[in-house]
Amino acid sequence: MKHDVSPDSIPPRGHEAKRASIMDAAGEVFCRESFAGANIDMIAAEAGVSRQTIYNHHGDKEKLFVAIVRDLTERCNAGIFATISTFPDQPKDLETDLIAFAVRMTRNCICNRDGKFLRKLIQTEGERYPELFAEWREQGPGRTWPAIAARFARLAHAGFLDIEDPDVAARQFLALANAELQTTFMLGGTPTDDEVLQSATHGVRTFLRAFARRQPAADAQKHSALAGA
Amino acid sequence: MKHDVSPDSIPPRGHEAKRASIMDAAGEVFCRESFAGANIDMIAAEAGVSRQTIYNHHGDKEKLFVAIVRDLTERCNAGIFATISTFPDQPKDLETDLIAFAVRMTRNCICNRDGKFLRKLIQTEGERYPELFAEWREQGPGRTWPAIAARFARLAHAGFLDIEDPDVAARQFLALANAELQTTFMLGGTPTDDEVLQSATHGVRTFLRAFARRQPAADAQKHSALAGA
DNA sequence: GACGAATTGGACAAGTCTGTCTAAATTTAT
DNA sequence: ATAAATTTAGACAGACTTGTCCAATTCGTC
Repeated sequence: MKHDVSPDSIPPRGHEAKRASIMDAAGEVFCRESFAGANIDMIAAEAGVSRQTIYNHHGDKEKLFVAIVRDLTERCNAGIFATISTFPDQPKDLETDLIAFAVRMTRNCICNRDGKFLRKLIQTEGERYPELFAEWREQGPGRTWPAIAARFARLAHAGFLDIEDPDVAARQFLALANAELQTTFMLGGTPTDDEVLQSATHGVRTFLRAFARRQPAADAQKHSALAGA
Repeated sequence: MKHDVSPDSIPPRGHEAKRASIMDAAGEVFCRESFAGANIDMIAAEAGVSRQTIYNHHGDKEKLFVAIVRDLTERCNAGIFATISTFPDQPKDLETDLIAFAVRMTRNCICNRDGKFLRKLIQTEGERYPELFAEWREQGPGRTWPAIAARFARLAHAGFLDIEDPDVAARQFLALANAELQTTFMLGGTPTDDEVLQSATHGVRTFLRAFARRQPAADAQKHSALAGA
């Protein structure tokens, strides 16, 4: 710890590896056992680390828990924004492209490890840490929903959809895409690829029955040509 | 405990009162603290009962927990079926009646005490008691979804809706009705009446944009006239 | 190879919790 | 009013956790 490229106080490499391994294991265990049910020895064992190391890194159980939630929120946000960036702004086939997007959203942001863990921790401990989860609400949904809504607004503006309120439409889009997966999510399960595709397909079809341009061909072509230019 | 109208072994009245009071308190505490975080003294205090009485009634903490989940499942089912029975089979105004139904469903089955508690317990402890929650899945969603789907099927058959798959439509209906309440539910909160109405209104409008009869007037009138006869 | 920082394992006190046991008090039905 | 059943408060052992302390060891770097 003499001089380092980074600002200061960034300990050696192995240190970071331990830290990551602790975060991984702690997420897993907190999620599986809930905060009260988790114990530090379990986490230490699962991380392949001694109990003392956890205390060295994080101070106490509660601070560790808070660190996990912040970390998961950040990582999930990154995943969500990455997925949003694949939104079909200039769809070749609107239904196909929206289904594919819905599947990506579900698989990469909701079913994946981080998404599943964060969701569970929020549901389980949300009421016990109001400030922490208020922070999550701002950083997470508070930033991602507007981003998704903006994409739908653009798609509507480009003439592909007939939407009044993009915020409502965005929420309804994802609600529809996951409509058939609710029970599975509730129990902490992970739906199969097939179930995800099914739900997304049905959801997007209904979404388009509601919001596709009534007289699509002419107008949509014109607008999409303009957008492409 | 000599002879009683009921089969046998049904202890005195006060006994049942204690039992109910224990169930109430235990639901509250398990839900608030999670299984591991709850402790029997807390439940005893909240129930206004001595710790020993709880052990007399339920044997141990785990048996008590199982009893709570079974009880909540039953009560929720009752509420859901009661609400389903108010489904608008012969709607005067389809949109208005479906919105009112969606609001009833959300308020009486999802936001109420039992619904909130059961949902939280399933989310929190579902993975730890696979058999118990498999049972819930059969008794709960396994019976209520078909019942709701059947109502939509009738409504479609009567000419009010244009639905291919009533099961999918039923799930989408409720997903849409609650689309804007997801974040609140996640954090264990209870939405205001206004939020419920908003979400239901938007949801039902989208639902009807997707599934209302394209050429409504003529056919729907004919069918509804037949249904009314 | 030598130095300093980080990690380890194990012991430890203090606290909590479950589930049992008791004797006394209270309730309920006859 | 009396007898049986139930509830109560409190004490209790056994188990488990958290968070601290420390000496020995390992790791990463120069």
